[in-house]
Amino acid sequence: MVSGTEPEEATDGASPAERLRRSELTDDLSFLLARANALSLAAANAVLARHGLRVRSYSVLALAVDDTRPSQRDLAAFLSLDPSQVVALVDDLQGRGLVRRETDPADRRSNVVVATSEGRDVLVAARRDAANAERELHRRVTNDERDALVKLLRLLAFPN
Amino acid sequence: MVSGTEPEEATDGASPAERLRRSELTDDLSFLLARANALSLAAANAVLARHGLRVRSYSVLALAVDDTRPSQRDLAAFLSLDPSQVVALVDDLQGRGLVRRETDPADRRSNVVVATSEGRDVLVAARRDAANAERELHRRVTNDERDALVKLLRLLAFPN
DNA sequence: ACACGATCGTTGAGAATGTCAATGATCAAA
DNA sequence: TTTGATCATTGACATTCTCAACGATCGTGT
Repeated sequence: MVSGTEPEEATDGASPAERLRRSELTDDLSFLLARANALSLAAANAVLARHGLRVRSYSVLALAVDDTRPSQRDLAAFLSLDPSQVVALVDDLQGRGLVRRETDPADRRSNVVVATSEGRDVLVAARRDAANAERELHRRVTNDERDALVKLLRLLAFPN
Repeated sequence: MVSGTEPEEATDGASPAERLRRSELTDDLSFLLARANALSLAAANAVLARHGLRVRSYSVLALAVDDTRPSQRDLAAFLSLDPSQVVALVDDLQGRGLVRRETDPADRRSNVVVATSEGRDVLVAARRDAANAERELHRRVTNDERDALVKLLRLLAFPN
């Protein structure tokens, strides 16, 4: 019997993982998106943990840092979250002094989320680490490929 | 006061959503991946519901249809799921006669998941609908762009 | 033949997330 | 002013994630 546990290239002597990789699912854009996202998410969360952040809170903080002055509603829509989840995220960031709520003078129902200077500092450090980790994770991807990918993904992420 | 609720192109008369879209987050590969995936997942789940499937169960069924004969362990690893989640997924599919467990004669601990002929039929119908829905969702993406995207995403999804 | 540790599927518990309806405050328009 | 809509918030509930057990089975070494 052959039964090599690792390499074997006869009729179909591939590991189960390799055989699954040849499935038609692998041509499926949705599936690739899901799997790439899962890997990326796990890596990002691991890095951001050093700053007490997760991908969710990092995103909120990043949007609060720009002078965009988004309401919580805006954040929910943009991040595809339920408004109640944004409450928890902002509570957390505010509790750590990275962000504060300002009631919009133009509409006193809505809270504008703005970063504190501490929040800004945390964000730039986290952004640097996250960018490095991403480069490391995708080290087999050239810069040109990466740029093309970003451009194409924008089409999917923002289908006008 | 200007305060147009819709269009306004002066110094910065853009809607909050448009302003958020100019955030640096939009250059972030991880973020784009997450957002594109969220949209794709929602659309796919909506379509698959017609067949009593979700993206998860669809993936399991698709992998069971090939002659790959994956164990539940293989499925868990490939789909980035906990083995206990695979149990529930296979229970469901098996309960509806789309899939069955065969104990691997080479290792009687492990269950090989294989599709029934009903499962095969459901899958091809679901695959057709899902593919159409995806084309509709990404109608602004050309075929060339789509092919490039699939190729690039494979690099991220399978970083050898 | 036997004992050892590792692996597979399964179960269950507890945490984290997602989803949804209801509420008070505020707004915009009739 | 009244009516209906929108915002943030809360709480209930379902779904999902994560982990630690367990019995059955395997492979290895003795």
